[in-house]
Amino acid sequence: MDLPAARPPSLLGLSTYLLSQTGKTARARLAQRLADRGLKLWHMATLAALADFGPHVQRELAARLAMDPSDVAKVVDELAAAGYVDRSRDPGDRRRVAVTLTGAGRATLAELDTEARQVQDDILAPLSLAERAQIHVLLEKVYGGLRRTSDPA
Amino acid sequence: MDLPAARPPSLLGLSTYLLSQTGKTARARLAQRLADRGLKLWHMATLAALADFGPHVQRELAARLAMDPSDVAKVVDELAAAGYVDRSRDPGDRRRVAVTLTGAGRATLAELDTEARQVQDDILAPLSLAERAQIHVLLEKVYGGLRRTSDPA
DNA sequence: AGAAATAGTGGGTGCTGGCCCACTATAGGT
DNA sequence: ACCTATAGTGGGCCAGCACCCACTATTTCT
Repeated sequence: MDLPAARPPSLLGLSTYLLSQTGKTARARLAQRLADRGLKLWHMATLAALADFGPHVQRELAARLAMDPSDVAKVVDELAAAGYVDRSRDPGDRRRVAVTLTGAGRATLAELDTEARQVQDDILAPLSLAERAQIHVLLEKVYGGLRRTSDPA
Repeated sequence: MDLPAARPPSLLGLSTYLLSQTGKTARARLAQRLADRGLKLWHMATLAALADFGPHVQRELAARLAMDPSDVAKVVDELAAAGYVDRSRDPGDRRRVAVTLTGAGRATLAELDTEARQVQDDILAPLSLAERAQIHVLLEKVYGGLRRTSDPA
């Protein structure tokens, strides 16, 4: 019987509060699904980067995904153990390790993408198709502007 | 010279990814500002609840903000130490502790709200006023639908 | 050749947020 | 009076995440 207990309107009036809450929920739900396969969000992001841009040297992955090189090593290690990526020393520069997506990796990524879309459908359920398209465009704009103030990277 | 290094389109195509990233950034930026005053997001949320709905017993705060009663105790304790709230035993039921916003608390909340709006203006800078109104409505719908699947509370 | 830079690892640390338990004080039921 | 339930509190735990350092292997610079 515990009524949902209305949240403070002062907060609900802030778009950023809604943004924060919905984003957090979305991430948590996807993370949950990935966890069921023993994966984390970084694994998916890494696979996505490899699928979209082809083989990377680890440094490139770190730069592209804005993650610590040391963490990239760990993630790639796990992906390799699962057979989703191959690691091979660059013959030209033997310090470098080229990371390539395997067939299994590509297949798994496709599945993960499906899961992600399911989560998304679930989250965006209250919106019509037109509205979903609308919010996507708006979010793209906002996202595109993120690297400005307070984040002078 | 490090180019922003484009993120994987597979991810950027997911509204939930954008939602997650923008929400995370928004939260982080506000948290930063609050930290400058020695406060956390929960402090602001608590003050907001008190301002919007009047005095609460701690249990009510916990229910309303969906936080652990134990954490409420800590947050209220800190707010009381800062003089933002008063705590008083309910004479009718001396187990209960009524929490009331003080003048200082109300004033501080107003300042925090201003900060939050600044962060929001910053985050939503790429959007026109009309678009900001639009995204707010859409986010309200999405937020309103959150407590459904995968969250059968 | 020697020095300095770079790629990758392994092993940590610190912060956070959410959560849970044990305990006290008080109240309510019978 | 006794038993149970409830409010608050203090302590601590765990998971996730970001970050950083030390070290090796290798390459590049001079």
